[in-house]
Amino acid sequence: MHIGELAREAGVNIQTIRFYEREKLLPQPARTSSGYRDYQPRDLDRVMFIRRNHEIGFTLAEIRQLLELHAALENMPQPMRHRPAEVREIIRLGRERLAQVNAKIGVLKEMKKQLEALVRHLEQSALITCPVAQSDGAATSRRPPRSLSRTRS
Amino acid sequence: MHIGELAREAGVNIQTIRFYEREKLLPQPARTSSGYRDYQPRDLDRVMFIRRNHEIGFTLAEIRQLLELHAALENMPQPMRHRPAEVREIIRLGRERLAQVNAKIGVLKEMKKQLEALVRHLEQSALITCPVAQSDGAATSRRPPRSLSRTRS
DNA sequence: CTAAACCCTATAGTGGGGTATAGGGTCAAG
DNA sequence: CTTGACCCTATACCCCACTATAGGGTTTAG
Repeated sequence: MHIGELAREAGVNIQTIRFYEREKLLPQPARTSSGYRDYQPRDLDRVMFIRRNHEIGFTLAEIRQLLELHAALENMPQPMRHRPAEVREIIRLGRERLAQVNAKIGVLKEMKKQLEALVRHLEQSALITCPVAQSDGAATSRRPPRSLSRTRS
Repeated sequence: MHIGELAREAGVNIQTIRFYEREKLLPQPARTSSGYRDYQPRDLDRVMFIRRNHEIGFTLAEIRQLLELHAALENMPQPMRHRPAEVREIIRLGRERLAQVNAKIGVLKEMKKQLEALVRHLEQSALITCPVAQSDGAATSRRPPRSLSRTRS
C-alpha cells in the first residue's frame, strides 16, 4: 500500500502521514526499490487510531505515549524481560490515561444530558407555534431551561 | 470580581479571559469607574464551561455555537418570538452536537475497555516476576494482548 | 507619597498540528 | 517515448489557541 492510498483510506492528507512519521507516531515503513513508502494494513489502523484519539481531545504527545504503551505490551513476551520498575511505570501511565478517559466520558455524558434537554424543550416550543401535528396535550414546560450558571441568570 | 480573580478561579491565564472576550466567547463585562472589568459568578461558570468543552475536543468555534444555542433558549420567552425556521435550525444544530457527543462517548468507551484490558494484563504479568502476594493461581494469559491491528503484527 | 499589586489597550510572538510548494524522480497506459 | 498520476525530499507557510511584552493607569498598605 502506497502513501496515497493510505491517506485516502484514513481520510487524511498525504502530508499528514509524512508528518506523523517525522513525529514518531508512525514507524518508518518499508520502501520499494524506487524509494516509495510501502505500508501494511496495520499502518492504516494506526493512523485511524491516532485520528480517533485526537478527535476526542488527546494531544499528539499523549497519543504517542499511548502507542508506546501498547507497543510495550506487544513486545513483552510471556515471562517478561522488562524490569518490574518499567512495568509499574507503564501501569501507572495506563491508569492515568484511564482516569483521563473516565473524566472525559463524565463531561460528555453531562453535555449529552443538557443537549437532550435543550432539544426536547425546543421541540415542545415548536409544537405551540406550529399548528401541525399538535394532538398530544403535553404541557409546555413552565420552568425555564437549565442554565449554565449556578446562580440564577 | 476582577479579571485576575476570575482567571485564578478558572485556572487560566488572564490573557485568556481577554482573548475569550475578543472572540465573543465571553460577553463584555460591566466596568468599574476606572475601567476595570467587573465579572459575575456566572462568568466563571461560563469560562469553565468553555474549558471543559475544549478539553473534550471541541473547537472554540463549536463552543461559541453551543453557547449561542443555550443563549437562544434562555432568551426565548414562553410563547416564543423566534420564527419557527430559526427554532428548527437550532434544533438541527443541537441534534448535530448530540451526535458528535455520542460519537465521542463511543470512542472513549472503546478506549476505556482497551486500557482496562491493558492494565489488567500488565498487572497479571507483574505478579509473575514479583514474588510478593502471589497466592491466586490465575493462569498467566497465554494469548498475546489485543493489538491495534486487525491482521496479526 | 511611594511601592507593590493589580488593572488597561495594543501588538507581537509561540507551539501544536498540520498543509502547500518547489524541484525532481517513477510507473503504467497508449 | 511521452503524458498523467503517482512518489520523493526539503522548506515554507498557515490557522488555532493562546501567551508575552510594551507602555501606561489605579488601588491599597505602610
